[in-house]
Amino acid sequence: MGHHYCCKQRKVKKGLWSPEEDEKLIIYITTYGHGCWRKVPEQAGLQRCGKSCRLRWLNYLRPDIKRGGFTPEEEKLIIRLHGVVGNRWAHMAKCLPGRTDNEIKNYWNSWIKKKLEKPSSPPTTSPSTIDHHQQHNYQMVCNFPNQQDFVNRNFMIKPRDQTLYPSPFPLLMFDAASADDIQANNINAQAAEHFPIAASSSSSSLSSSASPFTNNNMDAHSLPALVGPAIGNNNMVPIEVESCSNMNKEGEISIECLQSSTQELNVLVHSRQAQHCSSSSFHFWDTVEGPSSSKMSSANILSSFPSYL
DNA sequence: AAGGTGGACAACCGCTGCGTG
DNA sequence: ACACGCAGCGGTTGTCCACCT
Repeated sequence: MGHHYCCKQRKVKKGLWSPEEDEKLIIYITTYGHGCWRKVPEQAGLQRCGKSCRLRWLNYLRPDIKRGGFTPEEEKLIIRLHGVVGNRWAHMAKCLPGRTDNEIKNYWNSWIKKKLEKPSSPPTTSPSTIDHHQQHNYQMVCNFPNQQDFVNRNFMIKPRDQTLYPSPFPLLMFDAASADDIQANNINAQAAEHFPIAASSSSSSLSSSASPFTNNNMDAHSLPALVGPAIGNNNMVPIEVESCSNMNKEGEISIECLQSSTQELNVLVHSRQAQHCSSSSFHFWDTVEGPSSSKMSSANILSSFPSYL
């Protein structure tokens, strides 16, 4: 496709946008709305492709665009989200109000470049390993019947989907116990004594007002919305392990930190299993094998972290 | 001061999925 | 069921600019 059919019919300008072009586009869209993008350049008096107008508006001219560098909180969120959804920049952008997919993508690519230059960076894994890993992440989401169709439509792994790193942040865990399970709530309360639980901790990046899981701006096609309603029912609670809540100044989480988190999670899971006997209801992004996950053993849990640990 | 280099950002290209006739 | 128009997405490329030698 490349240039749109509409652009083949007339001469279109390429390259950087001039201030005059920006002004024309802003005036037109704020006055009339974009409607059909194909008609925008013609009606706005621009010699641009409609697609180019759309991109310019969405990525640069939109009034709600947040300019400037990423905050540490945003960086942290991007890293976590990338561990969950991979290179789904648009999904990530929905969790970061004011940020565009293009911006996040550029930021991530720059970040990767930096990391690749560092010999201490975690080793990369083969594409097959990565695909397997991501497949697990999405299969975990499939574990919830109401979301099955959604996941099939939006999150099936495509062959071209790859992440450069294995997810170094598999630290999202959900308690899928029944909402009316009082005992489970008690256990959550106990766990809260030892771990920050997003649903009840104001310090957690995942539970703050800016949390992607509680963000009202999220639409029905974004991953975190899958989790939100369940959190609201107190039957699926994202748990953030405190020992990895802080990264160093370069945005890295150390191996030691991940190891520590693994231990913390295992303690919590074993505690949970001891109270629930054979029906553990913890689900990891990283390990759940689908609808039969209730059969998941602690061995599965213990192996749920990156192989380089 | 001039040229080279790399990072950050903007924009383009090509593909995919959805809605509609 | 199919083709077409369209929007959206992710990968890639181009451009600018600061920094270094």
